[in-house]
Amino acid sequence: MRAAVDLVAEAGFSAATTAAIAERIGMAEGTLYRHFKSKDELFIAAYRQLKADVFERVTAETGLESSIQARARAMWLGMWQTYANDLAAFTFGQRFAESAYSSLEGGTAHEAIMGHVHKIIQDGQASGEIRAGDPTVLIAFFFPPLTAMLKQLSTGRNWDQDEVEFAIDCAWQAWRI
Amino acid sequence: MRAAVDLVAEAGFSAATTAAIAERIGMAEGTLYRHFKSKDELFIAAYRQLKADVFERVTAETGLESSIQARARAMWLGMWQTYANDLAAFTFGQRFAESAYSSLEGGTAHEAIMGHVHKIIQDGQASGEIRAGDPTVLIAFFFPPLTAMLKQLSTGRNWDQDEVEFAIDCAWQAWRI
DNA sequence: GTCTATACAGGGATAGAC
DNA sequence: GTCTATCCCTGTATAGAC
Repeated sequence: MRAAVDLVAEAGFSAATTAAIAERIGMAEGTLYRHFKSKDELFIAAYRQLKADVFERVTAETGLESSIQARARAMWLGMWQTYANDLAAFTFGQRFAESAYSSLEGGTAHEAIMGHVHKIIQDGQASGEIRAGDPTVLIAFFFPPLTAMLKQLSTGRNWDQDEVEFAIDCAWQAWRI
Repeated sequence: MRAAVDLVAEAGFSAATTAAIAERIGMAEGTLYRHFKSKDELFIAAYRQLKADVFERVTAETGLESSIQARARAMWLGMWQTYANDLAAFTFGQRFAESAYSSLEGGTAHEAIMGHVHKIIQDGQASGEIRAGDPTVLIAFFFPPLTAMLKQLSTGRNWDQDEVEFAIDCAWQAWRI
């Protein structure tokens, strides 16, 4: 699974052939099929594990914070740090979600992560800290900017701590009353 | 090119084979190669034309506005309307950009569109209407939310006029002083 | 410009020995 | 669990007639 993730991140799905995966881990091609029924199943399993890992990390971090703004910030940083430490996993996830596989695997963990932000927004709207309006729109000002910056990170653009904090603040400005 | 775009949008690159493209337009497979040297060239040509069309439309609309905020709004609406009227083209563009093709075709028109928003931000920062800070970060609060909403539109989520205006306002809140 | 026929390569998957 | 060998299919691209 690791080899598959790395290959997809490096050169796309078309490069992640069974031959390439097997070669990278020094295993025979046929042996792959003792562990996975098909290549598709391997990719889907890798995607599921990736999302589950991120979800675990993010929920653990946001639970420690009390204020709405701090929860949102912790969530942003949790995702940022998780993916920044494994950019190949990030790129794999992006490509997977944009591929035809996405229709096969909606992603329960993905839904769980979305639900987590949804909750922050609803709490903030209830307490009067976050502007009223469709939460779906507000979420579009959280994950998409975050992933856009991660994408640039994976292509060599470096962000210093100030820039990350600036981004988090922009996100909060978009949300706040 | 139209058939290729539609097929990629419907079922991903793996489904957009030369056989499928030829069948959809009622043409023999071999005939495709009288118009394009290779399948890759076909995809890249389609992507270039797509971006060029969007650029033309967007620059035409934003030129009519005077204030910074109105220019930003016109740009958002220009892209929104262009892609909302051709969701297949939008999805194709997303998938193309996330695929291995993206390394072959950086996209001059894409750069031009980015430069256009960059200009709006710089003008706004100079006039004191837009907060100081890295323009790259601010751009992450423009296109990514916009495309995230378009992506949902392409999967059946409908947005009414108020929600679109709400999104534009959120983007402006993220930018403004 | 378009078609038919075909060459060629590569990828997914299986069988069976060790 | 792993390897080797192999089958089969599909996808890209070309040749050549009309």
